[in-house]
Amino acid sequence: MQQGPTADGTARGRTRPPSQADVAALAGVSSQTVSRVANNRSNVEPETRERVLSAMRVLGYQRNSAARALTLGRFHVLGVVTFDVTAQGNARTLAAISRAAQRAGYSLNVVCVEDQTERAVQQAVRQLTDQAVDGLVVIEAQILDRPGFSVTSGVPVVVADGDPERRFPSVDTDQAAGATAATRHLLGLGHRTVWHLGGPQDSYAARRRAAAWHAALKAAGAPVPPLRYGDWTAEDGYRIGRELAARPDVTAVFAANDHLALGLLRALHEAGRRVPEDVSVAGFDDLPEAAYYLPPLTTVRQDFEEVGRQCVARLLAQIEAPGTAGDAPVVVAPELVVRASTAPPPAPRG
Amino acid sequence: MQQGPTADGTARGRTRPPSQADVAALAGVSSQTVSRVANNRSNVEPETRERVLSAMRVLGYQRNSAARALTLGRFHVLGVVTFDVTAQGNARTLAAISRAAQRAGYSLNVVCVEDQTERAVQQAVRQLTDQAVDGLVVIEAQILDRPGFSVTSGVPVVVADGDPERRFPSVDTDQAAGATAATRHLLGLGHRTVWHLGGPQDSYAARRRAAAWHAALKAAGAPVPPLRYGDWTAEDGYRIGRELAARPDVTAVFAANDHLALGLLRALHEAGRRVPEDVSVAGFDDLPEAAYYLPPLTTVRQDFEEVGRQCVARLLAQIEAPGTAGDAPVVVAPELVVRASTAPPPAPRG
DNA sequence: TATCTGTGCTCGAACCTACAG
DNA sequence: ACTGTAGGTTCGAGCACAGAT
Repeated sequence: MQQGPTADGTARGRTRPPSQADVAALAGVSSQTVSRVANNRSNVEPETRERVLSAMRVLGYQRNSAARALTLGRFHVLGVVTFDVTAQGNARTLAAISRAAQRAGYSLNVVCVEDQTERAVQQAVRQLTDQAVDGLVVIEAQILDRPGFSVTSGVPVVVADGDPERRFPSVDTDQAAGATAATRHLLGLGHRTVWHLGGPQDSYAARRRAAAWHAALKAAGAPVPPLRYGDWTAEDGYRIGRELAARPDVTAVFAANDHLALGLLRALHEAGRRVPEDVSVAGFDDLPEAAYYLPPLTTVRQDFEEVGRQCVARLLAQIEAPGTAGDAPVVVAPELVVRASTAPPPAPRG
Repeated sequence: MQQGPTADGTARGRTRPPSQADVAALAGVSSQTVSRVANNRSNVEPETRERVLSAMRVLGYQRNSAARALTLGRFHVLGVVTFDVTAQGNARTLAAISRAAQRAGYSLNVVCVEDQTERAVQQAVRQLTDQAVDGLVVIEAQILDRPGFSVTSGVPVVVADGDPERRFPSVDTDQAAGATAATRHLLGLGHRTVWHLGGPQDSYAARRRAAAWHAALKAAGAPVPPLRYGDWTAEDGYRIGRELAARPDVTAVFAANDHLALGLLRALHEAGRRVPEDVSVAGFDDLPEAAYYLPPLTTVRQDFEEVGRQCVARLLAQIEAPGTAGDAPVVVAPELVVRASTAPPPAPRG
């Protein structure tokens, strides 16, 4: 071994990474002993173990994960298929998954899918399973319910927020509970009814929120105003918000997420309608900055951390004990956070 | 649960994934021929090739990436070390990296580092290199300049937005150009000076923005007001914003990012100071929702897409042709987007 | 002669079992 | 109770060479 500092700056190219055999040679032991040390077996004398460890340190030995995976048949990698990581919810779920995976000694192979076409998702899944993963988390993929969709090879799959058909084990935020809480909160303040600014129709989460809003109104005997769909952006919130702002009978709006609510706030402001004096607004998500909107937003807080944790837990359970796929979906409860954007309706004029 | 469809229906748990040999057996050829087909060699008769391909389809054959990596010495995986994916900038950079990597046939092994300690970063890097990556992208890690920091093993590294010491090839947004543009824009509107609501002091990007702001004021002969530091949140923007709002001599503020600006907007609103009539506010990032703040925010748009693309390009260049590490940092230009939050200062009172 | 295709072998790096000092 | 040796395992890549057409 003629050396060359591989370490920091220099990285002298062509020296192949040290193998067990190199460590063994340097420590003056057999590679078998190196293996025993690497795998933390007990039957190695402390003095020998120390010698091997120091040789590892000197050479900068790292075990070859490919060879390891080959023999063990386990990669210690979880695949994650996600859409738009730019969306707070997905990003936070991803972060939580990352944390949980790391704690369990797994790393993440992440694929961000561009568009929600079946082909794109299929390809992403293919890429991951073809790659080297022990399990798969699919975040909010509304494609999963398509009958044609399948996951090749027996890789365990867990779906976060989005498997209406329950074809896979899933972990879901209780969208219905959150939407119901928001709607009831507004009704409870005395509003005659609550309008809904819905998320995209192809989003399962959005549909569930809308359905719960509808049900809550029905249950309270309140009239059900027409439902407006947007995508998840502030832009759409503004666009649709302008129409809502123009209707004097609108006194309370439940937006399907905080960004929509933000656009709505701007539209209302421009139309000269005060929040919450004239119109109450509630959102969904509780983004960190929602408390700093004008006015601070009443919203439903999602526990992304818990969703991520549960996903990894379920996946690892399946990986470690295949077949133990408890099928019941895990449901994570959200929480209504009341701030300044909701209040009783203005005194009726007639 | 002794069975039940795992995935697309079949995939009975304990069947080990089909190997080349299985395909060979089914197709009635040798595994050598299967290998030739798998690697797209020319010397296989079309009819035979088709037979093999169909056998692959029937069995759902996917080549074992571990074995492949072992022989080829290449994993086709890039590692990404990132902080808080919840931050828009990082999320967008990550998404762009993902896109670029996918195009090149690489997948991403992502580690989200919790806290910016040297230990945490070291561990993340260790985890990835110990795992199986051909290269490493480190996003905005202000730890890299610490003298002790090193990347083990000869894995190529590229740093996105944050290698002050230039110890690694890097791709950077031109923070200085952006901050200068924002500051000059405000001065150009007639403001006597511009205050700065800075990002965290340990952020290299934040420091560069502050330095450029400072320099732009100096160059224009404007007085340099005291610099206030926050973290990147709307919360801190609000906290510090309240102090700024209380000072009548503040007529223009350049915030180090859009979230800080959002908090500032709220503080100004609460203090009864109108934006932009009384105070002008500019941000940095151009979040998708920045156009829907009240008022729509003038800000500096970062081209995260380009940053991500360049990172992958540089990394692949190093991987494919080691030693060719063109050291000059790649710089990506940002762009000032003028909206409604900036205007000339109020008429001087004396 | 040239083009397929099969056989049989080695290599990569680690793990594991068994057995012997 | 340690440690070494020896051999077989994982799966695919890729070589040399022999038959077949």
